Amino acid sequence: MKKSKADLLHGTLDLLILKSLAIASMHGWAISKHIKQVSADVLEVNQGSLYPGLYRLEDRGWIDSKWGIAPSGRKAKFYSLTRRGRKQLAVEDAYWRDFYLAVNRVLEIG
Amino acid sequence: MKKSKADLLHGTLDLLILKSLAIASMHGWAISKHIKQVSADVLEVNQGSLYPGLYRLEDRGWIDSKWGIAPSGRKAKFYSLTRRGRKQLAVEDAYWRDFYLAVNRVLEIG
DNA sequence: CATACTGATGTCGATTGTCTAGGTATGGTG
DNA sequence: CACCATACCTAGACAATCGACATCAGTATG
Repeated sequence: MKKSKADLLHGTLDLLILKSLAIASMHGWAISKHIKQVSADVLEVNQGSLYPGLYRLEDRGWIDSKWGIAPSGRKAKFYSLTRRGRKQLAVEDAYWRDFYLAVNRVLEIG
Repeated sequence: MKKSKADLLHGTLDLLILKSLAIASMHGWAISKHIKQVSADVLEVNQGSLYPGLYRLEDRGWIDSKWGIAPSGRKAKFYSLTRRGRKQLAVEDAYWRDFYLAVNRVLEIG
């Protein structure tokens, strides 16, 4: 796999995770399902990116975690946004909007 | 610089360069000026990314280069799209559109 | 009751692209 | 002549993602 949509994910994964958790607290697996589903299968977060990403966000104090039981009956780690995470989401959301609109100007999409 | 729009550039630089060269052949410095100007200063490609990027694209056969004289009177290396580069631009343009729309769906923009 | 599938978490090494921070050279301007 | 803007280039560091794999727990299947 030399070149794909996946390469573009760089830098937006945090934003996508934060946004997902702003809608509802979820465990990791559910976050990736949610992103895949809402994006109509365009965005697929693989596990080697997801879990490291979650630890990164937790380290930075943007999300919290606690163990619980998933609807499936299995144990799962539930994540939720912290107050700082909510702020960060707003910041990254604003960056993203600036960014994609700028790229679109270069591409003359509009 | 901990977190900024720059992180988002990942994966889109090639696309931006290809698109710039689709408009007109340019030397490297002019490409970065063009991107900065058209994006209203949102996208700034620094030289440590630009030149390696250009070599990458040339290696892959998507752009050609030849030395010439810039409008300023200084020598400069002029790049232009190859046929394969034009194809690649179409591919990456399509990826980008899928991608940014997908992200926006997750963010509920639109 | 063995098998297999799915849900769910996790780790590892490699890849890759960008960044910072330098450096060289040249032409135009004060 | 000093300085600035233009223009090219490189090296090393770094961070995020990727692919591949490993593990374990429920649930359904034969």
